[in-house]
Amino acid sequence: MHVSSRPTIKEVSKIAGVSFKTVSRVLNNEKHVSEETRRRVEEVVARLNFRPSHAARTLAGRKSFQVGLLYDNPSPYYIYHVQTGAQQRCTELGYRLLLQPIDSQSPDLVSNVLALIDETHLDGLILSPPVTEATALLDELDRRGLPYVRIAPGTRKDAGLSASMDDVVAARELTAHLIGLGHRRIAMIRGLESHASSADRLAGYRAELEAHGIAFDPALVVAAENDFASGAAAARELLALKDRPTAIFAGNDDMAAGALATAHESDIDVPGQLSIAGFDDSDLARAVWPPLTTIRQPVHELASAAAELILGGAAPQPRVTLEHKLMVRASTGPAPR
Amino acid sequence: MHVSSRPTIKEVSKIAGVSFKTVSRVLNNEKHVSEETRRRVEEVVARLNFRPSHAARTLAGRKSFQVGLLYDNPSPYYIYHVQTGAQQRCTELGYRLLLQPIDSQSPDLVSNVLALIDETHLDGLILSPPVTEATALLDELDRRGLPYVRIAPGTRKDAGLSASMDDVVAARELTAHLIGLGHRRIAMIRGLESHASSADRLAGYRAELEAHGIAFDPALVVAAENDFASGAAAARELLALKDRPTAIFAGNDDMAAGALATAHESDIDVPGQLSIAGFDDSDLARAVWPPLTTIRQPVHELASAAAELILGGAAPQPRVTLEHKLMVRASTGPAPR
DNA sequence: TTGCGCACTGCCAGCGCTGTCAAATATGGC
DNA sequence: GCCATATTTGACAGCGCTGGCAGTGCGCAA
Repeated sequence: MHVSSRPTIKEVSKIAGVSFKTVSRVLNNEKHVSEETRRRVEEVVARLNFRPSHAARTLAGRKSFQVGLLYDNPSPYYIYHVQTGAQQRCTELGYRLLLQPIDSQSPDLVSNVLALIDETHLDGLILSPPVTEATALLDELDRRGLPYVRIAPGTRKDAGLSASMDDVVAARELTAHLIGLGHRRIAMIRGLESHASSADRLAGYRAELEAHGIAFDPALVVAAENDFASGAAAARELLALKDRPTAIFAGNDDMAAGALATAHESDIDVPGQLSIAGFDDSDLARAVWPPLTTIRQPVHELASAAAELILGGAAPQPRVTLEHKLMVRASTGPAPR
Repeated sequence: MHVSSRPTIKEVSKIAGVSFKTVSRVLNNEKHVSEETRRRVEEVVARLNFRPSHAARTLAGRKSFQVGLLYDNPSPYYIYHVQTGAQQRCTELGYRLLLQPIDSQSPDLVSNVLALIDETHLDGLILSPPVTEATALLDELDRRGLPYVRIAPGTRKDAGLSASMDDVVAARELTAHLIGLGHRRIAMIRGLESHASSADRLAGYRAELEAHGIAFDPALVVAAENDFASGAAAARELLALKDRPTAIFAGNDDMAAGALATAHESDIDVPGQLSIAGFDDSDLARAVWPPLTTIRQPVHELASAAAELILGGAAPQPRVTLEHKLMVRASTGPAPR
C-alpha cells in the first residue's frame, strides 16, 4: 500500500554496522551498550526517522505499551478533558492511549472489554464514570490480574488504584455558600443514578443543610438525567411548587444551564429572584448568562493522575485525591426577602 | 501479566479439529471453507470468546485494520462529534480508529505523523480541520501513497477524498435570514485564519450582502479566535462603534455566545435591540439564552461519511457534500427602527 | 602468567498470525 | 468408471521485533 515503505530494525543495524539486537537495546534504553555504539545507532535512527513497529514489539515482548481509556459519558466537555489529561501523561511516559467509548449498561460489557484486551494486548485500563461502577467488570479484571485505575469511583472506594475528588465535601461547600447568602429553601436537581457522584453530591447537600439546622425537604429534590433538557424540565417542576425554592443546586452544569433557561423563560431574574448553581465548571458555566457559580472539578488533572498511577509503577499511594474549587460567579446572590 | 491469558488461534484449531490456517480463513471470511467446517470453527471461537491478536495480524498481513483520526481543534463539542461519527462507522466496518490529537502548527507535524504511521502501520488517515490545510503533510502522504480523506478541506478542494458542507452557501442563507428581518448593518465576527471555513463564511456573508445591494463595510468585520472570550471582546468592539450594527453574525457558536454575554453585560436586549447568530449548532446554541439562531453543521455525519469514503473502497464519488440547515431560534428578530 | 568477573555484543527461537503454494478431496463430463 | 477441474484443507515461511543465552574481549587480582 505504501509506495515508500518503512525501514526496519535490520536496515538500521546494517547501516550502523551492528547486530539488530544491539539496535533493539538502544531503542529500549537497556544498559550494556557502549556510549560509542549507542551514539552511532541513535544517529542512524534519527537520520532514517526510524520508528519501531508497535505490532512487532507487542508480539515479541511482554508489553504492548498500550493503555485503554473506557468512557460512556454524553458530555463532550468531560470526555474531552479526560481524554487530553490521560493522553498527555501517557504520551510523556511512552505509552499509547486507546480511546474506547463503550456502553456501560450493555449486558455484553464484560465480554466486549475482554475482547478489546485480547485483541490489543492492553497493559492496563483507565476507567471513567460510570464505567467505574461496573462491578462485574472489576471482578473480571481482578481475576485476570490486569491493572486498572478508576477515575472518581463510587463503589469499592477503598479497593485498587483511583484518582478522585471529594464530591461530598464539594457539595457541602456549595450548599454552605447558598446558605451563607441567606437561602433556606434550596432545591437540588440530582443527576443520573448510574453516576455515583450524583449520590455523593446529594449527600453533601443534605449534610450541610442538617449542619445548619435546615430540615431536609424531599419535595425539593428532583431527579434529572445530567443534560440540559432534563435540567430545564426539573426546574419547571420546582418553580411550579406552591412554596417555591429561592435557590437551585444542580448536580452538573448542563442541568444548571437548563434550569437557567427555564428561569429566563419564566422571566424570573437570576440571581435577583432565584439563585442557580452548577457543578463541574465546564465551558458552559462561563458561556451562559449570568455565568454559573459552580464547583471546579479537576477533570484534566484527575485523568492525568490516573495515567500516572497506572504507568508510574512507583506509585506509593494507590489513591489520589485532588482539590476542587468553589467558583463563585454571578448566578448566585442574596436570597430575596 | 495476565493470570489467565488469551487463547490463540492454534488452541482454537486444536479444539475444532482443523489446521490453524483454516481458522484463519474463517476469521477473515475467506471463501473455500465448507459450511460444516465454518460452523464448527465459529462455534469454538464463540465458546472461547477468542479474538485474534491485532498485533499479529498487522505484522503478518498487509493490512493493520487501523485508521488514524488527526485533530487539532479546541472545541470539545466538535471533537466529540467528529470522534463518534468516525468511530461508529469504523467499528461497523471492522476497523479500529486511532484518535490522535496533534499540533498542526508544529514544524514537526509531518515527521510526527509519519512516525505515527510507521509505528502503527496505519491503513489510512482521516484529517479534520485545521490539519486538513497542512499541505506539506498532504504532499508527503501522496508521495507515500497512503490513503487519506479530509473533512471540510479548505485548500485543494478538488483533490482527493473529502466530506464537506458548503460553508459559503450556509453563510449566505444565514445572512439572508438577517436581511429578511430588516437588518442592514450586519457585523461579522470572523474566526481563525488557520481554519479555511472562516474565509468561506466571510465570503458567503459578503456575497449575500452584495446580492441585496448592501455595501460591505470593513469596519463591521472583526477577527476573533473561535472561542468565547475573543467573541465577547470582538462584540465589545463592535458595540462601541458610533454607528452600531443591529445584528452580529459570529463565525461559530462559541464566539456568538461570547457576543451574547457582552450584550447581557451591557444590558442590550437580544433580539430586541440586537440580533446575534452563530454557526455550528453546537450544544451551546441551545444552552444559552436566548437560544441561538445558527447553522446546523452535520459534524457527526461528515466524520461518518469520511470513514466510509476511506474504508468502503467502493466509493464512486471521491467528494461528498452534506446538507446544512438554518436553525432559526430566538436570538434573532426584526431589526429595531 | 593464569583465572575470573564484568561490560558488551551477537545468535537464534519464537510471539500469533497471513500469504503462498502444494496436497487432498469432491464434482462433473463423457 | 476415469480424467480434468474445482473446491477444500494443510504445511510452512516469515512479518519485525524481544528474550534468553552464549560468546568475546578486557581489566585486575592472585
